[in-house]
Amino acid sequence: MASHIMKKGAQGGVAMEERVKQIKQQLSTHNYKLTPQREATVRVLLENEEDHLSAEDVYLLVKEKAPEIGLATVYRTLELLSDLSIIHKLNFGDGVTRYEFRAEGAEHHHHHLICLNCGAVDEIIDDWLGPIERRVEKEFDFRIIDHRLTFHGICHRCKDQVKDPEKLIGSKVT
Amino acid sequence: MASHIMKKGAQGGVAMEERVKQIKQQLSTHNYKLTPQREATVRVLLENEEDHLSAEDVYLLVKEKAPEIGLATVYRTLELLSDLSIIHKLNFGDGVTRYEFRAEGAEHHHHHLICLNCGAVDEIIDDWLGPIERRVEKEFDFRIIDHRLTFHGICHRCKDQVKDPEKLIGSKVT
DNA sequence: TTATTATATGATATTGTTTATAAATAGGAT
DNA sequence: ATCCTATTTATAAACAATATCATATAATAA
Repeated sequence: MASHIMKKGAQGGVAMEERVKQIKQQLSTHNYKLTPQREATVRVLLENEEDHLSAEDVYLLVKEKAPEIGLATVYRTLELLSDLSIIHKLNFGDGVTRYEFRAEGAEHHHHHLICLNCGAVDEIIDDWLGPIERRVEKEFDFRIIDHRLTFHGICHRCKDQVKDPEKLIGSKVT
Repeated sequence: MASHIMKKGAQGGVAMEERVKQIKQQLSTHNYKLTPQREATVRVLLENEEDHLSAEDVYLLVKEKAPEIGLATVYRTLELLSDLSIIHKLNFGDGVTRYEFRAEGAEHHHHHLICLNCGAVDEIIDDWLGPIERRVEKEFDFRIIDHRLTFHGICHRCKDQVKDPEKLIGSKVT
């Protein structure tokens, strides 16, 4: 498998503290405070960076370390982090909004591989759309700010157990 | 503007009847009937092919020609047409599922240009992802069945009135 | 310190979209 | 005509997400 599909994985210790501090700084810049609830939420997001958590997912995980937190606060915090472009909202068509950290330096979003069999979401960290974006900007006079590219198919883990892949496309929202 | 951004537009008369008949045939093949309600729904979809209607949109339009229809029936019909791959479900992150006809011969979905200023959805009829797909299949051992590619930015109609495009990305779901 | 103000939170109600249910209806087949 | 299945309608329910509002917390001023 190509190396750039590898996930960063949950980093404990120093790296984590560093990133929490950085986010605290970003909030501070916009006159927001890193309250205990917000910090707990941020830490859950950092600890599960390789997943694409829904608000409900985050809520349940935060409750483990801060049982008194309310669902509305989690929603509010996610919205705030999203407003500040610290995280991204994603929609994979399964009815819930999912969240992921925004890549530090990356101008654009990376790409996703969604398995129609097991539902796994893998990532292509690189941005392969450069040439296509230039073509879009020129041919359609469209100023691109961001993009989303998602491939739907069968992942390497499922390929042996799926006989007729075409059948899977069905009525999925995409 | 490139020619392939042009829409087919609502075709009245012969072409419309032909397509209704074709859909009737597709339903029939799977032992479904083209009931009056289903036909009214199909005709609304055909008449507004250039738009990306939500279920509610379709419901209101169908009601104009068949006031007795129920919302649930519209949902069921859209789901049925989607199951049979006659139409596609789309999600542009605005909270509602939208529907569009599936291109006749096209193996894959076309691409969308979404304006962050006015919300317009334009289309790139061509599929420009061939080379990238082959790379994905090879590098990630991922069998691609379909894809979605959406560009978010400023359309040619809005470019003069938007000064700071980056500000628009904010917390949009994508 | 205490009072004052602004900000953030938690519990809950509400909204909006979509799906599920149950009774009524329509069309064919026998 | 009767039966049978598919379909529809109206309504309730499920679900995610947002709004409301009283309370709590933190920052500021006196």
